[in-house]
Amino acid sequence: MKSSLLERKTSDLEKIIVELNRGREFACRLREILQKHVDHVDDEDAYTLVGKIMSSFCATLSILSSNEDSSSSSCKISSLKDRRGRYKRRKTLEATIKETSTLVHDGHAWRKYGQKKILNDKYPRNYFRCTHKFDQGCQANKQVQRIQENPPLFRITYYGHHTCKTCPKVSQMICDSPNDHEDSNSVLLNFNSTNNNYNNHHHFLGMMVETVDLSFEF
DNA sequence: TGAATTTGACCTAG
DNA sequence: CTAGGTCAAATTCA
Repeated sequence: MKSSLLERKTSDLEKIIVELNRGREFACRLREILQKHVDHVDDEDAYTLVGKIMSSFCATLSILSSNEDSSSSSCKISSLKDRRGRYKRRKTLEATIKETSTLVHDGHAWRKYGQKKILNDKYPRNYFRCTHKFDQGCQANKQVQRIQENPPLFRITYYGHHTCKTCPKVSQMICDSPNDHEDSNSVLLNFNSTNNNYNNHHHFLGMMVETVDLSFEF
């Protein structure tokens, strides 16, 4: 996908260079014709004008050539894992912090995109973004981190506001990684389901569950 | 088979 | 330079 885009860009660039070369060639031939007929001032002006056109073609071609060289060389260096330039880290934004012993749903659909072990913290921090980040451009994010084992206590930090249109009654669930299950650290919220798997989230979206049955797994 | 999660690599603010 | 926030390939799930 990305490589095909790159190939297309490269081929487009090559076409542009070919066309510019043709233009320069035509201007060169026009200058030769004019060279034979420089009889008065107007012809002299036309002659210098053609010269300017030619130098413009040459300048454009040299710019394109240098870009092509740099892009092709950078392509050799960069790998699939090279994500420089794509990453945008949030500066210190206003945050809403909640501490709760129960991971009660907040009415929004969240999608986990990362988990990080935090220095001097016993439990990992989980990173969530709004499910509708891409389809509706919703910029809401949140972080969930367990801060206490018994009784379970979680710190939920919200960044940004929801701009997506989601039903306020839609349930939301949070679950730590499978490793945490092994470490007896995880918490699972189950919303009126016969299956204790948090991946049933989208089923709840459709069911519009209102009654909530919370259960924790440690 | 598509969507969600996991997780190591990558990137940058401080 | 490091901690921590994000990305995206691999994996899991339904």
